[in-house]
Amino acid sequence: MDYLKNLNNVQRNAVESINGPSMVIAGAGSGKTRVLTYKIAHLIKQGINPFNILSLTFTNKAAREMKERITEIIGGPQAQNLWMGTFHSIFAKLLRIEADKLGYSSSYTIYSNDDTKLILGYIIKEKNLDKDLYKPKIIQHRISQLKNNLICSKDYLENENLQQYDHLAQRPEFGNIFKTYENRCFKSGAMDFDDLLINTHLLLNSHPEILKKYQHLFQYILIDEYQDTNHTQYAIIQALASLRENICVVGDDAQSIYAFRGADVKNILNFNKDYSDATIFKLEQNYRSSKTIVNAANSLIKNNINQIHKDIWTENQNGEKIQVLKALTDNEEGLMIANSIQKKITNNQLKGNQFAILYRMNYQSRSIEEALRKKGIKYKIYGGLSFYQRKEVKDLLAYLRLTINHNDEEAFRRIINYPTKGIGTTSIERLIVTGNKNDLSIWEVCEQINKLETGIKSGAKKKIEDFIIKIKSFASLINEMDAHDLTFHIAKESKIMQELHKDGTPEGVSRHDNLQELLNSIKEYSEKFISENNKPANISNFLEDVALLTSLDEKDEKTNNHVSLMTVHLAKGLEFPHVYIIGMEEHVFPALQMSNTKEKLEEERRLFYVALTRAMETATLSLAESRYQWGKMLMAEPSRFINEIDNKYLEFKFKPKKIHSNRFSEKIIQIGNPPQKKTIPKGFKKIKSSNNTIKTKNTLLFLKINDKVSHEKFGIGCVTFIEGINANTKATILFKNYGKKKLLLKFAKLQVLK
DNA sequence: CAACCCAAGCTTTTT
DNA sequence: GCTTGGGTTG
Repeated sequence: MDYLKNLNNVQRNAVESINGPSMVIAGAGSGKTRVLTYKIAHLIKQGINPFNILSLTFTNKAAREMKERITEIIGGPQAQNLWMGTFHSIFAKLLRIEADKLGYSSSYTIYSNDDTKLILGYIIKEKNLDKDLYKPKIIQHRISQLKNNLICSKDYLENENLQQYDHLAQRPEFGNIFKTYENRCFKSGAMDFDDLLINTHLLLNSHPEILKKYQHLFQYILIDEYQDTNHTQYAIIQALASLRENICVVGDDAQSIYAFRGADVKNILNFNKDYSDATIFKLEQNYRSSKTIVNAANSLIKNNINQIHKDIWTENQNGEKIQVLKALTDNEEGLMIANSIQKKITNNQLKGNQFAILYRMNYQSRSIEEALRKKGIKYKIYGGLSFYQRKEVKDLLAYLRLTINHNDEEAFRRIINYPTKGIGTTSIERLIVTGNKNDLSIWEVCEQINKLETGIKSGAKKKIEDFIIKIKSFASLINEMDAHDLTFHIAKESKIMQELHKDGTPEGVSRHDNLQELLNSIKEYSEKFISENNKPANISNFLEDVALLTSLDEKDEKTNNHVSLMTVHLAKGLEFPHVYIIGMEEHVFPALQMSNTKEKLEEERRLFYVALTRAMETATLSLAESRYQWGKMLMAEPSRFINEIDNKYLEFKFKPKKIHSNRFSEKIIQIGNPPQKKTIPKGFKKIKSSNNTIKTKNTLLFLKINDKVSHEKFGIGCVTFIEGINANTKATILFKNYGKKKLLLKFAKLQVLK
């Protein structure tokens, strides 16, 4: 029981509360992960079989680290047997076991977002729909939104209220696309990310004996980051936990930042209603951050109305004030940050890995990268385009996928004519049409190509048959060769390697290298697999794991001395001694699309709260006065969030002039406290990028709702709505004598009346 | 099927 | 602004 001494009272009580429902509301840095790890270790110590514990984490990396930590605490290898991982990976595993109950093969493919978008694109094209109205991205989001609420196409087509939304959006064919997409995924033996959840739910709800089986298997259920679960996840958990109610959820409503992908904070807010005898523990002592950071974050989050009350406090030192830096442009913001980091590294003998630079949007990394490269500071970008999203990698993986699952449409279409085999678009189209007509997958059409009326010429037919034979020959080797050797074989036989080798351009060489790296990582995977499972890994094993990898799971550099660059979303759950949050501007953070409703703005504020509370010793905020966007230089206003932090925790440092050289750029002149008045979110002004002169300076772009204005023709009116950005800002104005008018501010000659 | 041209999207966050 | 992908042409 010695290990329990490492916990404070509340933590210890939470850990020892084993039976019945419990909820741990854990403030940032309060030892949430510690409670979870110790609780699981404690369960195992109490004699619970790890096979009977289901522990759902937010990332696979978190699961891996937690397992290691548990192994340390209990001093044995039992943690290996825990059901621990993300919702998606655990239920993907469960679905592989039970696939046949849903009419799937256990080697079903998992479609990534990119795969889904491609398939939707195909469907939209086949149906001859307007591609501007039916954008795959929008359709995908809508489908995902519905699926997250357990609504399938059948439910959708029976519910007029749901359809009305899409009719209003000028997309009456949406339901049709939804249904076709569902059907195509099924025919392809594929599930997308949402399917992994809804199919699990379907499995449990339509097969009482299976539900029972897993209710008995998962005797103890623990869920991390409960505030970020969606309705489907909630429903799955409720089904699984209903027998024993040994459920422990951990989370922080103040850190709920995934509503955009269906997370429902009500899950955590209503937990004590769902389980009326739940014990609730509140972890309020922060062990991570300085007093300044804890208090600043508290003062910020106070601006949100909907939340569980918490008093987060710390015994840590006061620490330095939060610095606010300002640069003229985004590029100079990068230089400023790089300088600041270099200064701290040399002055305080720090290492690069004690720093993180966090931003709202991926594209912001660009200017920072350039600056860090110039300064020779090592860095690593997490997220963005991952290795497995690269075209050449996807191409080779598509060969593996088709080898495992012949029906995989996305894989088939990706490689049927790559490298070119003389199978043209007409032939491919005919295959698809025939498939749709006979409700067959493309592969099935190919297999029966001589029996079906496809209209494909005999020359092309022969080539298609050759392709089918080749893939079948790969498939016959699945259990003969291990993952690495077979992939190597396929890379060679498919002529992909040859194709890239032929292409002497730098891009071609880099693609070739990437495939080499893919082969290396499969080699590594195979070696690890054989040591853990005492049998060789086949490509099927590899593919199962690869689909659910995230950017955080990719292996770290060996030097391990780099500054980390990532989005705030990715930084959740992490901590760094020194944190820089960049782009603290209206329309960036909070993001433009998140500024128009109270709910969205509150989520954005929670996101900033997450960013701030990653910092242990120092936090630095930075902003630029103007920023390059869509090839144009746009003026920016400071983020409202800066002003929401109690001023006494901030130290404003502004740069007076443009930096001319790196040598002098470290000089930062303090100009005292900032203006006290609260800044109101304002629009960007458009300025010319070449010489910084203002091109269209129209103060009326600052118009806000309820402003009284005067128009030379329409007279006096009141602003009721504002839309569009920059030069396209439009305002709806209710005029006393002329009624409602929508005006483009660029042209309307308006005067603001005070 | 390669070469070329033009439009459009990019820039919200991710399992 | 720059890249990408779709479409057309020879």
